[in-house]
Amino acid sequence: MSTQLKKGTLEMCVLAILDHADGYAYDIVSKLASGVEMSEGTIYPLMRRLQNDALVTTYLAESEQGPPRKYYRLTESGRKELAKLKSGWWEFVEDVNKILGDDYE
Amino acid sequence: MSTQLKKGTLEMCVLAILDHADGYAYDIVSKLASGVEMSEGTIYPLMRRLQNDALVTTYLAESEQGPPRKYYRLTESGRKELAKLKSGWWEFVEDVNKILGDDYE
DNA sequence: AAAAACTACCTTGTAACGCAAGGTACCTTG
DNA sequence: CAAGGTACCTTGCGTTACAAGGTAGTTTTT
Repeated sequence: MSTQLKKGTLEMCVLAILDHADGYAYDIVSKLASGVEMSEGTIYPLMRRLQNDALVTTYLAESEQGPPRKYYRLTESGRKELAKLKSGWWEFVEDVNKILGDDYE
Repeated sequence: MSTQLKKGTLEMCVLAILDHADGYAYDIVSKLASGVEMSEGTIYPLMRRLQNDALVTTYLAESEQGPPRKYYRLTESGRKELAKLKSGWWEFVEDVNKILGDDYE
């Protein structure tokens, strides 16, 4: 799976997952694993970026097994940003497909 | 238009354009312009990469106006690579859309 | 009980790629 | 002759993903 293709989409994917339910980094990686893979070295910097941009807030929660988890929750800005990213994504896909020709199935 | 989203797709787009007809860099940029934009600072290194990977060959041709043009032609490897990139792209788009949810239109 | 494996957090350095800004040279048009 | 278009190119920068590594607690295996 191409590393390059993922650029820019991982942030959107993470936001989309958090849009359904709060989550913690380690779990998000495994949720993405089927389909769009992502390594741990990628997600932690990404989550900090989202937090710096105020797209998510965090809270700690104990776990029954293993260390405590740092949960992330989408903010209102995060939801808006997700909507923007999605429509930008769909537009982009269409533009690329136009260039690739009409033979895409 | 997001810089990051383009990563990896521009190479594919250029190959797709050359699949229809030979072309020169300056012209490819303008052909892409409607839709997926690309700057000159991007295409020249990219074309050299394609050449190094033997996906294209080049030849010079005079132009009626302006300096001579360096045309690029797809090789057989280039055509195969394009096919691979395309199917990888479609697969990737599907995977991302799955994560985004079923509400894509 | 010791060793291995899993959960869950994190950091550092590297590589790829696209872009802005610049530069060269030729040719046409005002 | 100056301005702008064609067409080539380079350098340095910023962003992002990844591999590799590190910490610490818990569970499972031997």
